[in-house]
Amino acid sequence: MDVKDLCLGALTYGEATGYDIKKFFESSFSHCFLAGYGSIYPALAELTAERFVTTRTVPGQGGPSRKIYRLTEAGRKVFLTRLRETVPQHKVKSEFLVLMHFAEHLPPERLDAILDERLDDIQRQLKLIQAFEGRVTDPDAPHSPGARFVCGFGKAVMAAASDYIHAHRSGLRRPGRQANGSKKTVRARTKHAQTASRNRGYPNA
Amino acid sequence: MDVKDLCLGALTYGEATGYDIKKFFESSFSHCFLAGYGSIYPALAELTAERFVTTRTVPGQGGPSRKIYRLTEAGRKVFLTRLRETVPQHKVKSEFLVLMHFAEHLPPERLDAILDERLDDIQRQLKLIQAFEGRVTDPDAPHSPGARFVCGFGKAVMAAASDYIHAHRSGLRRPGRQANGSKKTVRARTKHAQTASRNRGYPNA
DNA sequence: GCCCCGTATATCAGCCCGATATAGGATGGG
DNA sequence: CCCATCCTATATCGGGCTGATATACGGGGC
Repeated sequence: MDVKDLCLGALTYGEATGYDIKKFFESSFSHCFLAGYGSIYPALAELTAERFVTTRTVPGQGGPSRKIYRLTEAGRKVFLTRLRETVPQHKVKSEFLVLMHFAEHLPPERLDAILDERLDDIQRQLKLIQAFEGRVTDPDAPHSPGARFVCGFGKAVMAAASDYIHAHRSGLRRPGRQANGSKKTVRARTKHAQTASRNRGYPNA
Repeated sequence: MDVKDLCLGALTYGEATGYDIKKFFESSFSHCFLAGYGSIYPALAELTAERFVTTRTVPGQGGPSRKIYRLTEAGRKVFLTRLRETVPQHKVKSEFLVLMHFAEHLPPERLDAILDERLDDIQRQLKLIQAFEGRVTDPDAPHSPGARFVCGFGKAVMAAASDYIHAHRSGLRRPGRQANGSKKTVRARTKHAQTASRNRGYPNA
């Protein structure tokens, strides 16, 4: 699954410009998938060349001109095929958690700031999801069970993250160990890790 | 924060080969950060050129030769600086959730298989974390509060995901709506989206 | 008048992912 | 005894994505 597939997916809901598609990603996939213009425009160009979408340009009436993309029947078919064939992955890439892993190397006030930032971000994302859920302008096209499932999933996971941070942030303020000069501690650990490495252990063993 | 920084971080625990570093990522960061050889080896080469690590080659005694990397003092310093300067991001890229969003387009048995796979994967990751937590070969170097925090975070979030899937998977089996021939429904939705698009709404509005 | 923001399209360098190649030793089944 | 498979270990490459940047028009605030 790549950005091309995502664009096809967005276009199953109707015509849209590249700009619209990005907005759609931000509104409904912000917590689980994002794509920038650098991916979207080339994807749409390829899809056009492959005849999976058609495009027409509308001169800007109060704004720049719009290039409106529309799914073809062939496009709808490949999308469904791709959906069925995709081996779904689920990846998290969190510099936040890496920083937390090395928390003892951070100044306490910076640590606090990072945790507060993360909590704010979670709240922001939760609000985005709620905004998406609340937007039902068309009584004939309410959210699909799939969309509801994804929203609920995001809310559940982020609530768990938020709760965990609130419950355990105090534990990050280095208890025990490393009571005296830090250099000695670091050296001792390094020496030990060397031995472990020789014995085919992992660097942190 | 890039793979270079991650390698520096791994090397704060002692000497290691590129292979060791990947194993370290898999053992302690698997649920929040991963890097392949295609990132690690070039990163180590650059770090060597920048004098942030030194390297020595040990001819293979029962195996291929090993190139062992070691952090220099300059390397330790840049790592700490980078830690303090990093603006932490937390990104999820889930093809799984995208598929769930479009669940109504999937055959029911495929949907079930995907959900089961996801649950299995979560269990596998939980076991990995527990294995990492349980590995305390060195009584002088127990896991840091940071490492414990990250493990707990992973467990909390994945438990929430697992619970959510168990509780809501039945809701994905298309209730109401789309009772008759599918084509008509699709066309109706498409037409509506066109109108919405003209009014600067999102494609799914 | 000016600046900033929102809409809209587009490109580019740099980084990362996944696949692939190579190679020796251990392990184990037929 | 041999072959297949796996683990250790290093390294490269193409394709894809991210984030930054450029361009341009219109509206609103000051």
